[in-house]
Amino acid sequence: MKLLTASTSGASGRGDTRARILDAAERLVQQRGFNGFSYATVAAELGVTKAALHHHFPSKTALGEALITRYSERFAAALEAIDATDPQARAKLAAYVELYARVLREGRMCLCGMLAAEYETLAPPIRQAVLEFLEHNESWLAGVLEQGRADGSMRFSGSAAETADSILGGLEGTMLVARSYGDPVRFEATAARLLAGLTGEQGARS
Amino acid sequence: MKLLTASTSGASGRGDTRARILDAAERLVQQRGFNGFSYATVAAELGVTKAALHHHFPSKTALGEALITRYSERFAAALEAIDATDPQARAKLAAYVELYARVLREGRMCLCGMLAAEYETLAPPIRQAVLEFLEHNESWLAGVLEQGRADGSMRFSGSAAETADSILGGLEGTMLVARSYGDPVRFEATAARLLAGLTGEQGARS
DNA sequence: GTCTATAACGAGATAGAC
DNA sequence: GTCTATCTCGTTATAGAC
Repeated sequence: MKLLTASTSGASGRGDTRARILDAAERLVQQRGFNGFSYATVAAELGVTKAALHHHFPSKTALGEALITRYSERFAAALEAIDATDPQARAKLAAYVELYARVLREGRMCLCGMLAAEYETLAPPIRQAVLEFLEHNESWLAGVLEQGRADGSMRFSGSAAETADSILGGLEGTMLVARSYGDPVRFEATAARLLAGLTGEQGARS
Repeated sequence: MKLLTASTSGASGRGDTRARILDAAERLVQQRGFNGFSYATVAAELGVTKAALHHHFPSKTALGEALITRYSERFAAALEAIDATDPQARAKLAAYVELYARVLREGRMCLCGMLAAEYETLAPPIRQAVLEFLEHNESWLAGVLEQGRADGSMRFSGSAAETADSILGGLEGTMLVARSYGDPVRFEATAARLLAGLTGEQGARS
């Protein structure tokens, strides 16, 4: 289950060009940002011309919209898969964190975290999609937190929505920092601490 | 004390051109990213030509190095000011968070958080400066945490260094998300929760 | 669906006058 | 220290042949 980064047709296999363009562009946005690559970059990587890219995505904004749409759909599918696979709230959260860890191990940022950094430079439809991605994640997390609190497996102060904000922000920011250090383990350690703070050993152990 | 964003000579007052260039460029990086503005953007804003900018900063990389150097120096000075002003660990942390909140209220990201997102596209000297900024922040935070744990005002599991990582990541990420929403209050609420988790009311209040 | 060719513009950068 | 002028290259995008 590599729903966050693999292509529908196999990441580097012989899929149609449209999917290969999206795969390459997605990786480039996650590594370098939307303003950090060009049609020439993608074209060279795929061994096609820029004109071919424009055939599939008339403008860079159109490409960006397609990217975030596909990413959000896959992310939503991944969340549904977690819901279907892991009944326990703690297991759901751990699986959620693993989605991020897997992206980071490939040297990538969360696509929407990267776009959030570049937010001011984005076209309105892309901005909107970023916000929707964030909201979707927060509401899913809040649901898991409420489940955990209800069954006694999680404890936290404040609302589930507020705690969901903390988790999402903490994961995105820790990912950002850990990627600069080139140290995915740093992310995993901090994420584990974040979850541990919800699922039991609260307070000091000095 | 606006050490994070004001210029030495007054942000928009009549300072020398070099400082005005740095002020404008700093704001542009924090709002749009290093790859999200050009010499033309800065020149137009200041009412000078691109050539004048190149006189002060021969290359965009040189401008970037000057930016992060000045930012890091000011940030370091702000941390020293906090150490001198607030003897209590809790007050130090609150003042630290306020540094970030002030930046966000201006619609900006932390300069180094933004550069961390663009890390892969940066010149080596700028990358190095980003890492040093992050390390400096983490070690300062770890010192405050150790002080708080020693005097009994703070409780946390794991090492002070690990907890410092969590705080820095949490602040940067929450800032990223809150800025996209255009909602600084969201940042302040999450940051307050983050601090509250250290300074007392641990565990559930269901 | 992909190519060649090119347009139109912007970016980073330099030379040399004032 | 700032200007005009220019250079070179990259970027997005289009036209039209195959």
